[in-house]
Amino acid sequence: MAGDNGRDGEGWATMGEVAARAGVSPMTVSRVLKEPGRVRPTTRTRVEAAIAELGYVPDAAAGALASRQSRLVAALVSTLAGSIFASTIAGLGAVLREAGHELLLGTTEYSSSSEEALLRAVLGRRPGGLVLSAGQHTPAARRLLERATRGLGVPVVEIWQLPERPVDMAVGFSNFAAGRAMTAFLADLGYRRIAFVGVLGPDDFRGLRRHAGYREALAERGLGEPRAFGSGGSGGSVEDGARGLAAVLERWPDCDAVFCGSDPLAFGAIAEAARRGLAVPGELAVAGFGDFDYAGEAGLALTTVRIPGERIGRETARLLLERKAGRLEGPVVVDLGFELVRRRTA
Amino acid sequence: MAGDNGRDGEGWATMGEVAARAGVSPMTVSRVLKEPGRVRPTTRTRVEAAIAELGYVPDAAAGALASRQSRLVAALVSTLAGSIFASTIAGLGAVLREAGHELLLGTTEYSSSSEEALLRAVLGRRPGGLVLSAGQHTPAARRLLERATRGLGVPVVEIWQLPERPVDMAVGFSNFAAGRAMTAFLADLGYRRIAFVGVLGPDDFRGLRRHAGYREALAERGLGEPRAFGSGGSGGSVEDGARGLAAVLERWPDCDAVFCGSDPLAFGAIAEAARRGLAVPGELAVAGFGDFDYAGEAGLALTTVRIPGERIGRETARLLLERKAGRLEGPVVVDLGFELVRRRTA
DNA sequence: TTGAAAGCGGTACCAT
DNA sequence: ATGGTACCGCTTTCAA
Repeated sequence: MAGDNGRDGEGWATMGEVAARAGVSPMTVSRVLKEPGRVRPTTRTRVEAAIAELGYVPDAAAGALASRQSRLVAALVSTLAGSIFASTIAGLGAVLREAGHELLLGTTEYSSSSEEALLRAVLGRRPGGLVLSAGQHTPAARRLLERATRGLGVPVVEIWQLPERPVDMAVGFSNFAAGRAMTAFLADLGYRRIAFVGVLGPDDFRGLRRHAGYREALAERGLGEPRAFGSGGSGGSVEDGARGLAAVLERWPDCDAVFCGSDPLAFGAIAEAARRGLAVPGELAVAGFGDFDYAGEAGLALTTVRIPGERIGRETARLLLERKAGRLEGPVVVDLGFELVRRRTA
Repeated sequence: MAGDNGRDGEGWATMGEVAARAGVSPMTVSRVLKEPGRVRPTTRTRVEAAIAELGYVPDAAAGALASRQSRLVAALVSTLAGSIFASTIAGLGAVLREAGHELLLGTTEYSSSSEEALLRAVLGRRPGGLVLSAGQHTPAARRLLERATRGLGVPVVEIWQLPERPVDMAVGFSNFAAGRAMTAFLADLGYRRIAFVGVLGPDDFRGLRRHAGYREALAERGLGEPRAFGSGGSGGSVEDGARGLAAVLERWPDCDAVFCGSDPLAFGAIAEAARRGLAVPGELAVAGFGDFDYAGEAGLALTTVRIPGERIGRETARLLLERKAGRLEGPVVVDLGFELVRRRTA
């Protein structure tokens, strides 16, 4: 097995070196890489041999500069924790990679000021597309985004929600509708004193929308005043759920159901109920949001809202690619919906 | 607040345009950005104004090409699912960003052939560092890596394990030692018929090592033949845990403890035990691995092995940065250890 | 303290 | 089917 190791020299081989070795011009090497069909087979074979022998790996920065195409897509998500966006990122990455794009990842940790800084850094890479999970942007960030998409034609996709005023495109579902649907569902099941436990910090836009949906459903059904407890900004953990239920029960001891803004919160609530000897769903029903792995029959058997996380990622990639190919005009908002999953906790 | 929107023209402003507007040469603009101290304050102010007015964002590809520094670090992890690597990636990203580097992310989904393809793609970006979670590399991938680190001086960090023969550096812990320690711990607690449920596919190197540790401990303590059940390649879900326990109990009905290769598996096992009316830990003890959020007292109260996931990320970033700064020589292997956490399931 | 010139490693475009 | 020649936008180096 000769070659393939590359030569021992310094640095990577350049296209010029490959060309010299194959006895052709750099342009021919470039063609072998991009449009092999346009090169005579015998020439192509020689060039491919030279590439293999030198272990040549083209420099993407140079290519990007010359072609004005970075083949990079940036994704800025609020967090990777809790596996909320993990499947979305996985789906996004898989589709993009097949199309020859790389994924530049940034996490804002639910702070919109760092979203802006990240955005600037990432924009310097001239990404061919931008994916954002954050619901709200600072004015400066918004300007940057508008500029990127209007002025430069960079496709932007906001995910996991349906913004009223999308920057460009959006793929997600209505958090408001989902919050309302689950609450109404609990009401249909006969629960009358339904509480809500969620993350109600100003930076978690989606949590706020779910909560709004909850209130809406309560009002529609005449179910009385909201009984909501919001954990702090970075909340959303199992422990927050346990604390949340405790707080709710202290204030409204007669609750017969709790709708939690996320499955981890629901888990905490269920554990806390068990600790208090409350039968679930007999004495207290619990519903979650997200349909995490452990919410299934084999685990919590949790009644929850299923979100098509990976599909959001794949659809986002598809949209990005379509628009870049010029096959898609104007604003696009794709509602992938959600699904109420009834299991055994409500 | 004039400007900041940038001009309406096509494309991004270039450094030359900023220079023209400020009445200086491009070099001065470049200096204002990289070494502000070397530019006279009055000049600097003019340049900064021009930058703001044009909404100038430097082109990183051009910078990378000219300076031969990409300011990009690539991380190739086997998966984002299950939040195993999520905190590591978050820690890595946070430290890198502060140092002005971006994160290029790729997921191999536990297939080493796609690791190789990804590696080639990513190497084209000439990353300043490489982070890998996969335990084993194909021969070609290994050659690529050796070349990158030896020939080109690209720091490579393998994480979440301590390879016997590291490509360059490593940050993690011994999966073997952790598997052995938990098994020995269960033995110390008095359990005698300890089973193991894990992912034993050939691509999950770390799972295999934990299993090996389990067998070692059994042998050391004279606890008889191993009672292990391995779910398929992509296993590791809560459902796999339930199935795993069922399979184990069918074959060895007298087990008094199960050590699961991950917390989700342990969750499934606990749920399955409940279904069968087995008291945990009274009739069956269960231990997990990972110390996920829901393993805590507020959730499962699971006896498990805690891994310093985020610290692995931060330490990895630190090493990368140190080595790039030339303050670190030779192979480095950092063992961040693990911690046995006893809670209420064993 | 500032600027001019020469690339970095590719690709677009136009010849041949 | 192949090659020549600019040039992408920035930094390095050296000079003023």
